[in-house]
Amino acid sequence: MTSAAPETRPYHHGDLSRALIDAARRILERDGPAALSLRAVAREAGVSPAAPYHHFKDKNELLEAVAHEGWVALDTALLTARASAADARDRMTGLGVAYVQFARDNPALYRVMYDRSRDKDALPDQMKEEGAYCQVRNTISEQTGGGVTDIDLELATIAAWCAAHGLAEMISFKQFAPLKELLGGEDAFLRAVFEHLGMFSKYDRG
Amino acid sequence: MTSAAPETRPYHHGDLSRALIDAARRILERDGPAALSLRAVAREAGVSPAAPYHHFKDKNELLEAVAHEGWVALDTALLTARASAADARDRMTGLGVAYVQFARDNPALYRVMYDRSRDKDALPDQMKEEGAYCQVRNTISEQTGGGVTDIDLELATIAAWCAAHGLAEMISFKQFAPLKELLGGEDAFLRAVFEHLGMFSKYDRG
DNA sequence: GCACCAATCTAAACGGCGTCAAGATAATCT
DNA sequence: AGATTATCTTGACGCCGTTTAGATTGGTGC
Repeated sequence: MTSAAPETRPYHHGDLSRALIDAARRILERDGPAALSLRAVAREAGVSPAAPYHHFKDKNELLEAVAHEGWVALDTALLTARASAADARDRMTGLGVAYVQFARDNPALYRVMYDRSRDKDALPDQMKEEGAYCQVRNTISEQTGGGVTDIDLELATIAAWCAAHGLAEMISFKQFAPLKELLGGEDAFLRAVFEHLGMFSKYDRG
Repeated sequence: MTSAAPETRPYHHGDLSRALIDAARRILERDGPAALSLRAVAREAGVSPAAPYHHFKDKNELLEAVAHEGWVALDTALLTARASAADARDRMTGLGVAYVQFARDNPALYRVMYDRSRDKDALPDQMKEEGAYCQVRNTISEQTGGGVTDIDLELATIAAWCAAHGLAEMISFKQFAPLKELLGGEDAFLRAVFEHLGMFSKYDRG
């Protein structure tokens, strides 16, 4: 035996960790988060169900690697949005729109990213140097010209993050479809929602 | 056989649907969402693994029933918050705080509630009469004295909902612990974040 | 009071899952 | 070269959701 074409993959894969992460992302996009089992990933990569355990401690660790790549991709998306903001008048909203668009374009990946965060009760990746969280804080700092206390800066960053995440999770809800159409598309809807975010401070203490 | 104590539960349960939902909520609170398997629910209720299928089409339908009760509980929590708001100056923020507190006090239940919504891409329950969504909209309407267009009212409601949901999902993240302490507790932290929600419209077009 | 029917529950099985232990294979080091 | 180590497979375990077939019961019509 062991005949057939010489095309039989070698016993050792070469870079299975990489291949597994890619396979996972492929399954996520193609079949959604529910189909993302460790066995399915191994199948997709063409190895046995136990093979991944030589590269990841368990399923969770593989998902964390996938989530990490997701956060990196979000970082670059936000960097691009900041760079391409025409004038300074639209930096924050542009950033928020870019964030939600990323979630809308990568729904399964975004879900994995946040599921991992919830399980750990933390946002490790995006606190880094050029992490998404720091990018939001830096943008606010730029927009205010530094004229804001550290505490207010942190609170505004958190507020922005919460609003963007909340919108990211609901942007695809069917109930909003008519309103989106009324406003002339999803992007216009996004900007409109961001503009109304002040309602707590605006409508209270009246 | 068939002896022992007469305490043996009758073959027919009486109200198993109710018992299953209660068992599910008990497991959620005690062991978290990851432990919520249909078999575990049946075990907790003292019946065989197949018994639930005479009352729910599948696991999803049981979870939906649990989620529904969660939304009802949230509705009453928000109703209470609105009723007990001392002065009119704090209605919206009070509502937001109550929302996030509910999520913080029932984290596993809140997760089930939103997981079901995400799978259906819709928020069915809370759109009803006294549903949470309508309560937010009505409160905004009250606070503005009706001096706002229908579209703006809807957009403000969505914005409020997104912000509250985003904050609800992150309120327990460890990164915020120092800031919470600095501000004198979680409630103060919550109010402070809500006050900063206007950053998109405030810091842009400057 | 009783036969029947429908509702309800159990027992047993299926395939799929995450994970682990043992053994096969191949690359690397000496 | 031989030995060591990393990598992959096979096969198994217990748990999961779900289905099928059969047991048990409550209710209805006579």
